[in-house]
Amino acid sequence: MNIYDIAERAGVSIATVSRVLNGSPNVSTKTKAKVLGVIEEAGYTPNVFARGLGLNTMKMIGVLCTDVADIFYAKAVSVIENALRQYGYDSLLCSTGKNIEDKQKYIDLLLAKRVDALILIGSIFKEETDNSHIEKAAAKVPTVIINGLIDVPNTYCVTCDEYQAMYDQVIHLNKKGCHDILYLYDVESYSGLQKLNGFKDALKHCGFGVNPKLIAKVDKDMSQIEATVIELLDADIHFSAIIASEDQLAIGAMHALQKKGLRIPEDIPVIGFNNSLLCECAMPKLSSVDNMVETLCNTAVNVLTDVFDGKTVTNKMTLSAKLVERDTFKL
Amino acid sequence: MNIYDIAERAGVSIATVSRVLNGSPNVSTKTKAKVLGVIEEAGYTPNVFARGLGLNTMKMIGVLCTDVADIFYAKAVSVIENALRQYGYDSLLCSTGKNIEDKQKYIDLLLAKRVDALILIGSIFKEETDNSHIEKAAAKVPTVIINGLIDVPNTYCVTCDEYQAMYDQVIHLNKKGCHDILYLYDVESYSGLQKLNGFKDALKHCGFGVNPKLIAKVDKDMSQIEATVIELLDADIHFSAIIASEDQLAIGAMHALQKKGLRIPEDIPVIGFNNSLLCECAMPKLSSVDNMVETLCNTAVNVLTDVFDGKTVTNKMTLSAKLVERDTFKL
DNA sequence: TTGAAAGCGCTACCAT
DNA sequence: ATGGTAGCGCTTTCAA
Repeated sequence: MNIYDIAERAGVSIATVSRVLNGSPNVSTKTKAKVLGVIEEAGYTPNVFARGLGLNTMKMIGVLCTDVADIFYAKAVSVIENALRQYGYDSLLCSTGKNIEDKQKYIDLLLAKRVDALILIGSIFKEETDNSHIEKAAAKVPTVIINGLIDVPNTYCVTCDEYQAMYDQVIHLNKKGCHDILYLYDVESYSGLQKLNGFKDALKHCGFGVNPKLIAKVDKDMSQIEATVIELLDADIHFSAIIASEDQLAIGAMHALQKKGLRIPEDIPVIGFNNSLLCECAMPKLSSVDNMVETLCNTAVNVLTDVFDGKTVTNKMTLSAKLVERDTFKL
Repeated sequence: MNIYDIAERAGVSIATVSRVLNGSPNVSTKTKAKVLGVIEEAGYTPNVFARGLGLNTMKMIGVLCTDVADIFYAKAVSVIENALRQYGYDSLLCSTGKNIEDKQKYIDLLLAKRVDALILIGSIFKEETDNSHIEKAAAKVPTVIINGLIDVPNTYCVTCDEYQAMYDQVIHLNKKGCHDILYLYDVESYSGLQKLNGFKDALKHCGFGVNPKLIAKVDKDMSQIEATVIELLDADIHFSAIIASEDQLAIGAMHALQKKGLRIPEDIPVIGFNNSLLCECAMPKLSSVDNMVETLCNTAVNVLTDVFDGKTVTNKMTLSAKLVERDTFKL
């Protein structure tokens, strides 16, 4: 069933059918109704490939992250996919893993599928050289980066000010008398580095040195996190609070504290990051910095549609985060 | 840059370029090298729309679930997307929400995009009439359903035997002397119903009646779950164990127990379901039934590729689940 | 308001 | 082994 069949049945030309299909005003109400009737009756759906061939778009956006199984990315993907759909775009999903070559490969794959744009969620890039895959992508289609900052044409960055957020939490803890803060993190993504720097700078600002022993890089693995913290405790390395760059790390740390009979927050307050479902699952419930995934992602999609609409758009937008107080730390 | 440009630059016909592109054996090594060189140099990528138009496929699979933000679906989507990519297929993601009309709408949307197949993860359908959207879909493309069972042509169901798994847990608890078991669940999906029935049947098998007060339907909301369990406790409705159809519900219940000063598992053992990340986050760590998402999803993709390859495939496959023992319950 | 026809860039069949 | 060419089903311009 194609446009020719419809045209024939409706007794008009394919041009007219096409006009009806695309809502052109230059069709008489009568023919329009007639054509619509035939379409309905035949259960006809235009062939998107043919349309794509002519228009050079299939209204699809490539959405990339390291792994959708991750609770944070999952939420982001969910919001993005929904927002895009409102604008009539579908999401071509791609979990790239952390390997940079794979990322490049998958970006190429999506570009080969002729997506209209790319949305990268939390792309990892420590060094400038790592960003070539983004430059290549942006050379072909508008590319928006969520929680990443890069200065490349045709690239739009929507970030959360995690540096400031982390900075603020250290200040808060300091005011409560916590000077020795254990910092837990896992990845050195843009976002990861922002947080780490926020932590360090705040300490300096408070006049305290940065104790490297109190900055622990861990894998996102519960038992490993627990082990790491217990090791520190056993080694009598003193700290009076914990901040983690991710809720999961914070919870791992909480387990360690609890095993050692330390009370949270009385003995050691704990602050997580991302304000994920895990916060509510922890016991006591985890206070966490909300980095605004939802707003971030909706903004990203808005930016993109603005770009499509030819509007002038800022290349960089930053939202501020805020602490959600629960039981492990209160202001 | 199209196939004509390449042909011209390489001094061959477009037919030859096409052959090279599609790995036809009927090309001399020499011309092949020449063409490949030109392609490489020009950075040419075939237009998938044109190809799709001729072949009537763009190697895309529609992947649907109620919401990717859900930790279980996120994992499933992740596995599926990866598996599909191995076979050269991309995933067109769609979070449908629970509304049946929306599902139908989104399925139509994906079908309009001419996806090669549909994978539905945990589609909800209580009554037979609710399945029309699946029938319609299967009439057009092969449809595989993960954790759902339906008898429709061109439909392939891959399920986990959650009925049996739930049944078994009740038996286990009974052997430990727990006869009054509180059952917590949230949705009445196929999967949800399987579990509920497994629970009820096991109780009957043990010679105990099903106490409706000990079967609580709750929202997936921590405070609501806590409140529900605390209410039961306060009303002196006795139970000596808890089983939940989802880890999150189990954790909510644990919070309630802990608030009431009950020890887990000494006073009340707790068993969750899905063996998600949440299990490790709980304190004590949650024993949970692993419903094999990974295997389930990989199997689903295998089934699909077998269908594509014209192999004869079973319409129904069932995997068995197994309890992962942690701290809240041990055999 | 409507129709005719020229692409869009590929694949595959038929020749050679 | 290679080339010519007819579709694939649509959009869009140009004429009427």
